[in-house]
Amino acid sequence: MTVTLADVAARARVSPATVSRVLNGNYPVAASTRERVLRAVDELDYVLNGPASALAAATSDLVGILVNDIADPFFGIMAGAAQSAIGDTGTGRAGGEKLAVVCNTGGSPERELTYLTLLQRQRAAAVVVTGGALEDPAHIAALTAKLAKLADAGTRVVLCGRPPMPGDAVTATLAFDNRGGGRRLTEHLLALGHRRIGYVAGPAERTTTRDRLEGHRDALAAAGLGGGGPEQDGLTAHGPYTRAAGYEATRELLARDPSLTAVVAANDTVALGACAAVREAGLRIPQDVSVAGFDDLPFSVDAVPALTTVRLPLHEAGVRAGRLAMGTDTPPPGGVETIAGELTVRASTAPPRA
Amino acid sequence: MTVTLADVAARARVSPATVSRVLNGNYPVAASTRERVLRAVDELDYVLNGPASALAAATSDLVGILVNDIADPFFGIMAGAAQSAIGDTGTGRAGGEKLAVVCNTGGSPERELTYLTLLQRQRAAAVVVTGGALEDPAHIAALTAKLAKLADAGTRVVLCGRPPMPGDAVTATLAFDNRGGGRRLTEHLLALGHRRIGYVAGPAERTTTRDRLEGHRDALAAAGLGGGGPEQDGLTAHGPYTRAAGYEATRELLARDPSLTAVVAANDTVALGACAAVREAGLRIPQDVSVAGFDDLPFSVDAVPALTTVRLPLHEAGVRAGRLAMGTDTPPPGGVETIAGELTVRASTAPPRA
DNA sequence: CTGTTAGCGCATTCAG
DNA sequence: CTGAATGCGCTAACAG
Repeated sequence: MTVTLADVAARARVSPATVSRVLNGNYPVAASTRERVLRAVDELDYVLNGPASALAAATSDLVGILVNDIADPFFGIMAGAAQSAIGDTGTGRAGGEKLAVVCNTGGSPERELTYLTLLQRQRAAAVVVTGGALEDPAHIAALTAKLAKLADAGTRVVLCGRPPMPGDAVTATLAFDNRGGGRRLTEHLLALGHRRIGYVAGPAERTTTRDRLEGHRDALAAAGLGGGGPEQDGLTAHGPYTRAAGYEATRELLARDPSLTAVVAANDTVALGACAAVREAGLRIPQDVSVAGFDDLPFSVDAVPALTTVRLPLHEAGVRAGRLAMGTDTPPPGGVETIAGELTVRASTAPPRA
Repeated sequence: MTVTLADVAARARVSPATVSRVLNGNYPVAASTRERVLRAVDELDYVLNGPASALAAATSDLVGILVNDIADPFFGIMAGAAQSAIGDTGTGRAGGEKLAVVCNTGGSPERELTYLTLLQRQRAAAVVVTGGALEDPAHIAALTAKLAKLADAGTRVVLCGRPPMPGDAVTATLAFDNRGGGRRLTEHLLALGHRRIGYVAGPAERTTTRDRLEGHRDALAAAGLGGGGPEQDGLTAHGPYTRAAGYEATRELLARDPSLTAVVAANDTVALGACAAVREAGLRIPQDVSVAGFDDLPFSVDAVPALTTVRLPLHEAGVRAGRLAMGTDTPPPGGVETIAGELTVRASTAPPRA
């Protein structure tokens, strides 16, 4: 029923070994022979048996891309870019084609580990882990151990948009400079004259959340503000990276301190919710309250008013991660590359009212 | 170096077959034996060899989910829902765990076929194809043939958000009623009193584009409008499903016919661009021009003004598709289930100026 | 309920 | 440059 490599060999009047060789293209084969084999492949409509091939070769052509939330364009853009960088390697024919697949962890550490195990089970050629990490020590330990095991088995491991990890399991790390970006964003607000700035942070325990918040506080401290210490000023609220969380948190912040003249959100999605809350309170953006986000997702330029934010080169980072995973790019010295965010000023921020 | 099933068997003092049985859980094994095996698995930190298992069983635990654009929440939401419906089947342990992966075709028919081949090569357990289809006959034929081959090999095929296909390869299809939704949306506009309605359509040759547009024309025709025939009225423009395309097309439509009082966009993303163009022309929404979208993506409620649109139950559809792919839901009679869209009226549409 | 026996389809040695 | 032989690690009958 199902045609095998042996069938192709028979039709092309060569040995199975030869067919294998032309299919994998990593061994000299006479041009005429190759022709004949390829023709037989087409005529028989033969498709290589991946599992058999992976078993014999002890490695598969699967590449896994882990994301925290597939419905979030932040991850979608990176994953799409990585996937195309990985998939576009083939010559059109199904030759050295890798199967780049994205796995959605939903931000759950257990699912992250589960997916990694599943990928390990498949003997994946590479794994790209995107997005911020949970800071829980137990999970970090488990994750480190799992990645080490993957690396041992020959799987390349690339981190994208995530801080470096201990151990030498990781092939390359592309880290976003969230702290620097957060600092520059708040410096911008301070330069405009804002002094009471609310901060809608992401979920606690996440590196992205902490780094951006620290950047914010760095700027505040450098300006001689931020007295009272972290969290105690009542100007910070935590919540998930969702529009709804941004809305709720901003409502609360506004209620707590009506003198707020600016709100910085953990990312653009959260900023959208913040905008809704500000507007609902009868305040205008940016005349009464400035609002800023982070990431510069595609919709941010269309927000009304257009969102001031920190642009992260998500597409470029994804492409680079994909290449690193393929082994076509060489890892940066030290294995870690830090990617800066670019302050992008638009209409949602302006000087506070006099 | 790498621990195999035989190692586990030796440590647990049972035969390899028994180990296989407790791991797959689809065969009676004495509780005490199972205990012993599981302990050995943990102690040895054993991970099943997927390829070997797939080779022997002639089927893998891979499930592919194809999407047109992974950076688009429309697909992200469906894919995420399907993936969780598929992944949440396990008991926590890595038992009958399926590996649900999403593949980004970028809307390219070649990549769609390539991914399907790759999935076929992996002997995927199931494939979920989401989103509208290209109407090119050659591609439809190729796709039909490929799906038939997958089905022959035992792969379950589910279509989600895509019209039914010829042949009996498809296990189940969940089709969105794009035509009905499009009709209701335009009926809403007509009821408000609009008569000159621009339509920013998606790319030609796509089922989603055509169905929504036909719905629009159905409504127009029922109201005795639409004279001059399709495309000839100068009120329709085509473009990709992007914000930029919506912006460009709307600018052109507005230039072509300044008497327009409403613009219907192919989807919410396009509607966002349309809003920008309307606003840039110095017109107010909805006082001067009403704007409507389709899909009801999360950001649509946050648009200013909030977008009138047709709500599609993307999450629910994704979950159902996932279950169908797993074989835990039974296919609808006839194999086809049509999912209706719900007209969702918000602030972006209002009666035209007198 | 458990052990034994055969392959699954392919990539590699190793010869020629 | 090509063919023959071996085994990758596991599941699936088949017996017990």
